[in-house]
Amino acid sequence: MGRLQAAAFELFAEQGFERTTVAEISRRAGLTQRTFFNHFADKREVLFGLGSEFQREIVRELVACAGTLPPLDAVVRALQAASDAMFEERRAVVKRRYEIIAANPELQERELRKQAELTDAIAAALRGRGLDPETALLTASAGMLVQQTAVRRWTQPAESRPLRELLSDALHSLRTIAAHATDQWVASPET
Amino acid sequence: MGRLQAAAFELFAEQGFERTTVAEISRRAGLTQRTFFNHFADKREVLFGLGSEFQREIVRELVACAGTLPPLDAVVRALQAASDAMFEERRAVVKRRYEIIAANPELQERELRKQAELTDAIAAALRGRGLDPETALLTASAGMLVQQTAVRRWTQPAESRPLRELLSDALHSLRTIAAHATDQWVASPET
DNA sequence: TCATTGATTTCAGTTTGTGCAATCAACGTC
DNA sequence: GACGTTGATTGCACAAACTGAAATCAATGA
Repeated sequence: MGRLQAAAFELFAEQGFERTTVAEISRRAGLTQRTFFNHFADKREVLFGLGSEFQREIVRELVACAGTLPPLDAVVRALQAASDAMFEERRAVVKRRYEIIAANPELQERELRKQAELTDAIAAALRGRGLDPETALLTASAGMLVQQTAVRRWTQPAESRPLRELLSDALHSLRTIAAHATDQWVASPET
Repeated sequence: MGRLQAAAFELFAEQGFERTTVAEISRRAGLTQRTFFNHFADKREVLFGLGSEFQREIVRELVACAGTLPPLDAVVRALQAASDAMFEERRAVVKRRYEIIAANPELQERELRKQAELTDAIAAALRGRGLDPETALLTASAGMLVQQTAVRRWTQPAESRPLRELLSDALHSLRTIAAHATDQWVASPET
């Protein structure tokens, strides 16, 4: 991790995101404000370096596992593999990062954007497997929903199970919720 | 719609979001930059006035329809009712607004945040019906996923069906995707 | 030694966004 | 008609985020 990222991480944890200035981060890293903006498009971006790595990892896993699995299962399996590789051992760091993000709306926005980009990348991989674009996007979104549900739980103090298991649980919950009941009723009010 | 919103809408459509300055918007509206920031927390917010209305409408519909329906069905029914009331007749405006947002990452971020807030509001309503927090959030998220899928399609040129129908379709698609196949496999790789 | 390449810096400038005090425009009341 | 209240608008001064362009510095290798 670069000096700038480390400095930013420290300062955000110490005094919050809004109260720390880019000049301050750069000073602590022994660099200049202009240099900061050479490396990161904006102040938020300094917290989101791992995102693209995670994205590459997931897509790699997804194209790796051959086309025998139903799409949503394939996505969740890829998420499990990527989580094992990148999240499981650094629970503490991931958690502190989420706390920083949770404390600031601007950072939450950026986090949502990164998730959306990841969703699109997964959808692209699914299209590469022959899924039609609409189903691909919906499946990718459902997978990311499973991921978010699992990670939310994983970062809670009471929770001690591995992320892999929580992903399975979340998938099961989604299936249960989706399966509940008929969908004929949606037409009936008019008839 | 206020003068500022109208002016902003015009200018964003004419020259894009980034190229138009707050000073410019205010000038066209016959007002001052300072006044703009009295009404809107930031430059983006001027495009998101209808959001809170939509949120109130959905939550109202959701608590209105009694507890007999399965949760996800109740959410989608509420989305249908709110869409009928607020979206259906202004397809053109909604569509142009989405085009503006689609052309700018910052605006997409804000849109995602608004969707997240709406998700939370729906989840709160579901908790009020007795759902446990985790299921409530997952159900609300699934509902919003249906909504986004339907609206994406609704704003495409080729599409002419009412949003209500597309919501039913999207719910059906999600159910199909979720239903596909076993979820036992997730444990098998280790054993 | 010298040229190239890439990272860093300096500088000057625009834009966003905020705090504060002043002003303006109704509007009802005496 | 004078007067005070209330809310919206404005002017001003300023912090902080971000950008473009040119200069400098530090390897690195021919």
